[in-house]
Amino acid sequence: MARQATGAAKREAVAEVVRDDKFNARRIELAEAALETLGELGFARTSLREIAQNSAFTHGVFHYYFSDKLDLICCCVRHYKAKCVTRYDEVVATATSRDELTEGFLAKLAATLQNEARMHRLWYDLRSQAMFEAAFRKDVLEIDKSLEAMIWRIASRYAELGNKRPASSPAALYALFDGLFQGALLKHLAGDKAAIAELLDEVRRLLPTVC
Amino acid sequence: MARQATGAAKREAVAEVVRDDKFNARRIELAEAALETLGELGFARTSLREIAQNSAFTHGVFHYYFSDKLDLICCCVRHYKAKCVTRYDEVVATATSRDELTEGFLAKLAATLQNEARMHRLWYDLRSQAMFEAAFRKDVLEIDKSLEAMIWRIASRYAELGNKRPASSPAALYALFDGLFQGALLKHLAGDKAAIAELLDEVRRLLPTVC
DNA sequence: TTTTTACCTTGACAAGTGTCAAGTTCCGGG
DNA sequence: CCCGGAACTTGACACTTGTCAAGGTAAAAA
Repeated sequence: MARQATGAAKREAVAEVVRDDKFNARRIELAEAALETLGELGFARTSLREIAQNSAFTHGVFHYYFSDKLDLICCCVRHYKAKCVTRYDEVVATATSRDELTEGFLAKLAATLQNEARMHRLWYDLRSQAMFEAAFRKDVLEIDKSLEAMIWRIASRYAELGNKRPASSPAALYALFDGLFQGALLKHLAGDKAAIAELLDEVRRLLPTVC
Repeated sequence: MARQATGAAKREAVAEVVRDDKFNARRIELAEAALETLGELGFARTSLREIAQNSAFTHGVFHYYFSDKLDLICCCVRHYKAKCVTRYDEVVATATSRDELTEGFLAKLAATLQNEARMHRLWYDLRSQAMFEAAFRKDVLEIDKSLEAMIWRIASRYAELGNKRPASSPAALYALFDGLFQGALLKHLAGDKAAIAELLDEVRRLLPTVC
């Protein structure tokens, strides 16, 4: 009888975990769909209904899976992060010379600026929103840290390949690259065809001087 | 008769100029009032009615002086710019040594971060909005250029006072300082008491290495 | 004084918003 | 097979939004 009870309890617990996994998987599905519209319209102009219309879901589902709009957006941001911070890891891991690392880094940089401009502008939008909306701050600060670490990994490896050490702090390096990227993104979105090339030139020139 | 006609025409022209001046003065008054609310709530959550309620005006006046919401916001941004880009001019003009320039610059930096945080976050908000809303781009890009020039004036003078030349491009320098400022602003708004001090330290350390 | 004009107020409208409760469908366990 | 609950849809709610037209007021022009 005790065994039966434990068995039943265990089965119930397992079932709950499975349900939770399904629940979370669905949340991510919905977040991914929401990211499409958010990237298109930005935080200010995106409504739950618009998100739903641009997806295979009805607007009610979003309320079923998220307690409110902020909850949804936060989930989107967190999901976005996971994809983002590993972008250059492979390049860092496989490059065997400074040139190789430089070219690999620049290639990825140009590609993501070209192909994922909408996701990047959404990130800058949300980071700005975090200055107004306290609910965003924790997630945004965490992502910012991860991005800083990502840049630091690249710079460290680059320095290492030249038997040097990075010349600035992680914060300054991140500020520099993030600032350049943000500027290039805005110019690129404004139709400036040379924006990406200029960013690459600038970074190529800068790398040897900061590491 | 001809004289009379010219006289009348002249008077009319003068009257029109006066009217235009009054009109523009009123627009700026309204824009200034709007900036209060925009700085408080951000672009996304600010409505014309809310702007009106937090001011001495009724919501109809805004529609009388601005063709639509974007027109109002653009006017706000342009007005904001004029105030912003001259912040460090006096320090640059009067400093007679590197130390003097550094301390003057850092003092202004700390003060504006402390006292005008709401205006600064609004700027970052609007710059992000420009990535979505084409109507903002022209003004935003222009302000960005002015800010870059502002930083460049500081760096040039700093280098000059040490008989050196700036070690990076205007774009890279602006990206660096803007990135650091943005990060410090976010941390400051998130309640990080050390954010401002850390920014000052970082800039103090950085200045001699980039100029 | 009368009339016109600029300036501003008020109230209304339609469209859109987040939220949620009431239903419907569907599937797994009994 | 059936039934209970999870998953989802639908429609409605209270509210806010940008926009604008109709009206009023006071100062300037005639």
